[in-house]
Amino acid sequence: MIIEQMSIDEQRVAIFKALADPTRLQIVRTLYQNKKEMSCGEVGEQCEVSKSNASYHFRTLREAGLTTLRKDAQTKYIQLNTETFDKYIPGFLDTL
Amino acid sequence: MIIEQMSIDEQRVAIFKALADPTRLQIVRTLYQNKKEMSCGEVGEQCEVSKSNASYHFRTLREAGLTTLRKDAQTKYIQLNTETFDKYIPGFLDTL
DNA sequence: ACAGTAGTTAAATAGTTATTGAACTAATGA
DNA sequence: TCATTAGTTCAATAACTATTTAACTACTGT
Repeated sequence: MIIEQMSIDEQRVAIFKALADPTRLQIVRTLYQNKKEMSCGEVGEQCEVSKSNASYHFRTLREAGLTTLRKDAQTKYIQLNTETFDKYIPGFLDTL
Repeated sequence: MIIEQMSIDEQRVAIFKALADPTRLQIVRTLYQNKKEMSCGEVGEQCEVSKSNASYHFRTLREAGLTTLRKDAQTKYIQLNTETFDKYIPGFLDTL
């Protein structure tokens, strides 16, 4: 389901589900600490996750509205969507 | 596993898992809006959840450190553990 | 055109989670 | 003592989730 079509509580559930996994928490922390966008490959390498598993987790984060994607040729760059964090869990990123 | 024995990230995962459910979100909101402790029965009734299902959700929240329990004879009173919220997701309760 | 790079998708599998109903414990009050 | 109240536990079930491997798409540089 598209996040914009969800009720607020459904969005909250999607966000908490997305963060309720050690690998995705690690991905979020990596993106937060790097301060700027990173390619999928860079993130996957730093978090020691296989390509396909990383892709799965990236999708979960993106579908929860926690990240955004920029495409440049064959490379995709991921960035935290701070709007979503600020709206639903303000202050969380600073606890990482 | 006991929450105190978990790594910080394991605690985060337990907390996000606990909040990644519409029924438990409703329970947390009910407890937050009531401002004071409530009996299990009161919460279950307001959230329209069966006794046994409510008990299951109460345990999940308690094991994540999100609530505390006070026993008085046959009644148990639940309260939000604001320490945990403040430590891991400061500001979250005010978004409810 | 072709080998290499970057990432997605699909199928299979194992493990986890939410819900229900019935049986249970423990305290209350007539 | 006995019925009632408050909540827990257990077993069964259905649905969902994370991981792996292999096959795939699409773009790049020679």
